Amino acid sequence: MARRSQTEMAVLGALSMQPMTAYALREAIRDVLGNFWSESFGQIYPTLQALERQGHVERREGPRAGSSTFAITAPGTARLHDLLNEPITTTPSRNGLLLRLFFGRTLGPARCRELILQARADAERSLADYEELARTVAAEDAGSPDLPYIMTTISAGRHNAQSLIAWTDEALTLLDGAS
Amino acid sequence: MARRSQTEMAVLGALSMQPMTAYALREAIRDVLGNFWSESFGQIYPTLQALERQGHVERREGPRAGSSTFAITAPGTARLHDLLNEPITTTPSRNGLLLRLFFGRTLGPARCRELILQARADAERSLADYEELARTVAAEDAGSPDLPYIMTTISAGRHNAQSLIAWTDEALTLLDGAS
DNA sequence: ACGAGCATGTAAGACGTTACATGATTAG
DNA sequence: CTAATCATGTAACGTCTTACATGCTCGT
Repeated sequence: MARRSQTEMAVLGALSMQPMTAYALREAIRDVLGNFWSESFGQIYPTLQALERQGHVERREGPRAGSSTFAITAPGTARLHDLLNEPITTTPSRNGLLLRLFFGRTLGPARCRELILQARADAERSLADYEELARTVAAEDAGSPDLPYIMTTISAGRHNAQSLIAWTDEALTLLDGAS
Repeated sequence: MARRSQTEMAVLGALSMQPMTAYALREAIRDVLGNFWSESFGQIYPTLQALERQGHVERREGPRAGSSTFAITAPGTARLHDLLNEPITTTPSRNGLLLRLFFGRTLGPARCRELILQARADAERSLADYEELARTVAAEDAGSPDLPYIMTTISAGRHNAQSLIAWTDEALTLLDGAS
């Protein structure tokens, strides 16, 4: 699946929950999907225009002069359904931390430990964030049919953060034998 | 840090372990760093040429007529050191599975479960691979000064696969309340 | 009146992948 | 001798980010 389709999927998905302006869409993608998805500003507008041309979204009068609210149409919902059912395309991973650790002999053990401790601190903060997010969302969206689905994505973040923390501990132990 | 610098880091890092041809470099990046890094073919050659111009790598006679072996130079080692010490730039994550699950109400619970089970199977295979890799590398590179560093990256893969498996179980439970 | 935040868009350029084109060497 | 693999490179194309340019609206 081309990257463009993935952007369409995110945009249509967001609009399927609520009609909004392009600006709000950008913020929703950043703030709501941000933990596992991203779209840059320069992608959202052209995609929205393409979707409008294809009749997948509808432009309505916005909250201000010169602004528009976009709403998903029936064909747009069908298109979203199709996109969601397409096979998942995985983007090749690029983990700067692991790349540095792999060349740790050149980088030096002290700096490696620093990087790992930094990662641990980040993961701990992230874990706390996910736990608070889980509480907030469970309370705010109680009873929403979207809730269980949203919770699976938050759960993924929590598990990932936890595994990162566990890994840093093991990594530090592994490096003890190295210095 | 520009993406180009990251490519340089991977290339110089690989050459710091062993001089090799561009072709071997490509395979090494795919097969050895592949679990956490990737460079496409079209990036490696231009980067290598740039590094040669800058005197960071040296072109020597290769194993065949018309082929070259590249070796890192002293300035190249210094450059690698600098690159490794630059702050880590994280590429924004794009997780197609989580994006689909977030819009799971539209996708439908049955298909969501399928996707999660697929992810579980992948993670289990991946976990087995990492465990075998850990055994192989520990045996083959026993005593190498690089071993502990390499093991931290394998450990990261293992922890990640484990957390993915644990997450899928929780996600399935969460969705039981949804259908 | 003015600054912060809402709102829309374009354009340049960097980044990255893929397909193509070509040839040498070696194993069977 | 011929197919597979080693080996080198280019060109076209698509993707993505960043910076820029513009204007409205609301609170103070």
